[in-house]
Amino acid sequence: MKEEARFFKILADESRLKMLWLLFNRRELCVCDIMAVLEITQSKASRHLATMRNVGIVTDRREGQWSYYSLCPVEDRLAKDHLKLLKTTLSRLPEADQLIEKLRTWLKEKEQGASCTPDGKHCSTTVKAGGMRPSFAGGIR
Amino acid sequence: MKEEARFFKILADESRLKMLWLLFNRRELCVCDIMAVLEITQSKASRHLATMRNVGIVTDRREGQWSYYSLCPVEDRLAKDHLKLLKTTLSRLPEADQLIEKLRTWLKEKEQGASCTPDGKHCSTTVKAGGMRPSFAGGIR
DNA sequence: TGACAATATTCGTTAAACCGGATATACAAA
DNA sequence: TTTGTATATCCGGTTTAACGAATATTGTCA
Repeated sequence: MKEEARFFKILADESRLKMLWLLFNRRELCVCDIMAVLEITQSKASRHLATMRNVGIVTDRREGQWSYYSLCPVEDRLAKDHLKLLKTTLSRLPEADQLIEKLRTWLKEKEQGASCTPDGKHCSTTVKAGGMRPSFAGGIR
Repeated sequence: MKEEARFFKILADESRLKMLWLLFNRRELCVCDIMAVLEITQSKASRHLATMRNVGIVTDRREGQWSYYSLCPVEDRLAKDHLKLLKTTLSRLPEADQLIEKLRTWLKEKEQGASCTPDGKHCSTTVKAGGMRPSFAGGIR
């Protein structure tokens, strides 16, 4: 049952759960998106994603300077069943809606030229004069 | 999702998974049983059980010198659904059968007077002359 | 080519998990 | 009361996980 314990270890981290939740809701996201929505550092985002990739839960696809991550077409029974259940479990949380809302807002901003900063906060670079973004404060909870 | 991460942390340990599996199959077990079947130290068994008790997955019942542990009549949705799925997941492992077999053997021995030793190995104390127990070697895997 | 943006990885530190051995406690029976 | 058994808890020690900051890598664009 070592294998199984190792799988649950992946789920035993709040940031990783949030990432999975985002990926349950969008087919693909780049590291940059995840940093922005979860308000975490770049190294943290990248590291957690790598962890999940190494275990076969997500894959990445390189396109230019971006790495797009998405859920793996799941192989084994354990992961498949538990991830499916996880999805519905998470969907019941109020927090879940807020995250998705935040994701939506971010993606819209990004389309309008926002970009990431190394510390996970974000700011419009190209559209400096274009316009103040909608207020985007407030922690996760 | 902090709460949820904390729950999965409980499942992220091989020993605890094995304990849960045993408890899925017997309504009650005492610490002593778990030590013997999993071949772990007393403090390890007791500690892990306490961990699970503190999180509300198992309860204990004191009877004389024994502490009997059993699964909690589960409260919240997360735990309920995932534990149910976990049960069927584990049941598919070859390892699972072996553990149950081992449990059966141990309980039989115990009935005949075997008792625990501090290091998780066991030996007949009262029935010193009574008889060699059926060979009981071989690791988990 | 050089400057910059997105991402990965390394490094050193901090925190958490896990462990065995040694007590401590509680109970039972002699 | 003494002895022994079952369990809980404490006490270091070791291992593993997580983190931010810094650096390396890779690709883009001027």
